[in-house]
Amino acid sequence: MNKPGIPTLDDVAREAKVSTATVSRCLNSPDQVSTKTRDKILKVVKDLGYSPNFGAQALAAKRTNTFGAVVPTMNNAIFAAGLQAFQEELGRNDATLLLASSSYSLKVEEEQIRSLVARGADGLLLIGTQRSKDVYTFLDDRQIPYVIAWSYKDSKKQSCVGFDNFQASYELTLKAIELGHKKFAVISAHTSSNDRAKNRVRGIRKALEDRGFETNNLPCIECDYSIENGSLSFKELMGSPDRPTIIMCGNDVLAAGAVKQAHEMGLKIPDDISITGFDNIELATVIEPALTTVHVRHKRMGMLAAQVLLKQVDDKSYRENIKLDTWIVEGKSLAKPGPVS
Amino acid sequence: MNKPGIPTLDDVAREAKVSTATVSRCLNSPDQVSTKTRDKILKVVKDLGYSPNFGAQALAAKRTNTFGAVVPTMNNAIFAAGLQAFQEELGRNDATLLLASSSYSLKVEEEQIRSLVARGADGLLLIGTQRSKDVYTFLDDRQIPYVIAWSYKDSKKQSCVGFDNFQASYELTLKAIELGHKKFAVISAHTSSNDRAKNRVRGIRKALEDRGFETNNLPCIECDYSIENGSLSFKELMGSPDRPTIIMCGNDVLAAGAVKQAHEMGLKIPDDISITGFDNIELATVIEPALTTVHVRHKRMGMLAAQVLLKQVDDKSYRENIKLDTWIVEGKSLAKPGPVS
DNA sequence: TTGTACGCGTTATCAA
DNA sequence: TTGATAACGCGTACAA
Repeated sequence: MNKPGIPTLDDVAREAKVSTATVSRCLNSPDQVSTKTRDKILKVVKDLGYSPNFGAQALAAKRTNTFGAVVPTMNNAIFAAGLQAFQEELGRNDATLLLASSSYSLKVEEEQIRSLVARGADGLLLIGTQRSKDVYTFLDDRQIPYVIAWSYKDSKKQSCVGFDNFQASYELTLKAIELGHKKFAVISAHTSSNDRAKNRVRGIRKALEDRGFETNNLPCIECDYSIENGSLSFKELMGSPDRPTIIMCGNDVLAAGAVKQAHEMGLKIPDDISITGFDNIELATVIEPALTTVHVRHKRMGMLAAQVLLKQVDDKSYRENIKLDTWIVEGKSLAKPGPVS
Repeated sequence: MNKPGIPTLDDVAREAKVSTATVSRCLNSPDQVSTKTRDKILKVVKDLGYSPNFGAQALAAKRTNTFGAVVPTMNNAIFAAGLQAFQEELGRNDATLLLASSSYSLKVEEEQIRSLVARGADGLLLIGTQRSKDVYTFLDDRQIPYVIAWSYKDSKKQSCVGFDNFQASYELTLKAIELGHKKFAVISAHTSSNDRAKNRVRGIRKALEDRGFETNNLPCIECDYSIENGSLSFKELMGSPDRPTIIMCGNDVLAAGAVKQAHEMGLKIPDDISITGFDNIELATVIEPALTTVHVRHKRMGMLAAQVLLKQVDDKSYRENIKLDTWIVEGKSLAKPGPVS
């Protein structure tokens, strides 16, 4: 009668008539083992259906081959594509993804980060730059590699793979100004805990100021991310006596809500009101009219983030800052302001 | 000079002048420790910033408090809401989520499942029922609890939290028939590796047959999940000499693509063509006209799945089958067929 | 209520 | 190239 239960390294060693050390070597650095014994061992491994015990491996090797990511939400498509690419690239390197979401709360994010580290994450993917100093020192103290994504930041001390939210937003705004828009309004995600949102709004303001606009009383509504909130904010902005001719939204989800509400109010886009988005998620192509928005290379970002992170695990001092390009995707939602505004 | 590096149970024990066993007990079953020593220990734990080593804990306790999930894709919103709820419920129980995606490939899914188990997942969330017997015996052999979600199945041996794809689809089809539609067509995800898609198509066929329709030559295109494919399939179906008056889509993503294509072809919905979806993701509410679709309680499903899974970890023999209700959400995309069809 | 001591399944060091 | 053997950090009988 054979041993019941899950086979261990010992079982393999016994069966193959070698020491556990040899089996371990055979699995981890095959070239240090003679072809003959290697074949023998691998056969036994296969026969027994052996796979290493995760806890033991983690304990002995001090690595888990798991990487953590804390995203603000999984609930909309903004992070899905990037995250999927991140996970796939990890998979190609025999690593897996520990995923947590913070609901856009810095406090929750910090807890999640600590939890992921406690769970033995070899490294972390973080979204954006905005978080307490404590978090960074916590990670640095423990020498946990991390990569910041979705934001770009020039830094020798931190790796990032992102794009210039400010610049992209700036350029989109310039385009709107050049089309002749004079009355702007903004719907944004909350900017206090979200540097992407903050920089997108900054980009809008800066462009307006550079072109001689007064921005002190720029109508700007901040809300949680949702189609519903986009609709509500749109309604509020359009209810003002001094209606804007264009509403720039911090992302496509809010823009979709705005477009929906415009339809319900019987407003024509772009004749009565222009609307812009940001992110170019699938949603942007489906709504009618298609959104003018900023394309972000989410998949590429996710993949590169994984690569940088993996490099940092091998070489703790490795750092890389990657700025991805973005570009404006022209839909029909942005055009010259109508004659009557 | 203090010890550098990460504090261990030993460090805490030494500092608190107790044995490691007491510290361990204090953390895992606090009531077995006197209030006095407990307070003392907890203070030291806090001061030192101790948190248990994951590998060691897993090795000794044979649990990891991590749960795996293999979803077909993270790339669209179908699984996002459910997964988020699943993760949140895990979080409330101090567990975390190991996430993998299979790209709708059974082979990849099997690899992912093995990988998650090898990584010490205490339990798994699986989507749908369709997979090799080997996978189930693999899990059963190792006594790994799992819950099947998104599909419902009456079974004493497996837990599931899902809904009746067949029935929901059946009812939606009846509704279309009652409105007077005679010429049906279907766009579905690939049914060979996807029981949800399969049952949704079955529901359509059954309803048609029950109402005396001939379904042998029901136009039915299967494709990967994407807006793009929805558009292409729609184009193909509408290019037929014998145009349908209604196209039922296996999910909202495909339906969104169909709607988009209809606009591009200058077809009016629902006058020229009715379109239905399935899932009621946010997308469904944004497109114009709003989709008639089937609402699925994704969040509730994710939460309940986590609860069932956690129960199964405590009691390996626990099983539960939960069928969630679904209902039709009426948009404007489904109506009586136009006079000219 | 607390402490002692061993086992969990690997990896890694050192000799052979 | 291989084999003994000592960590790794924690849980838990068992004993006190």
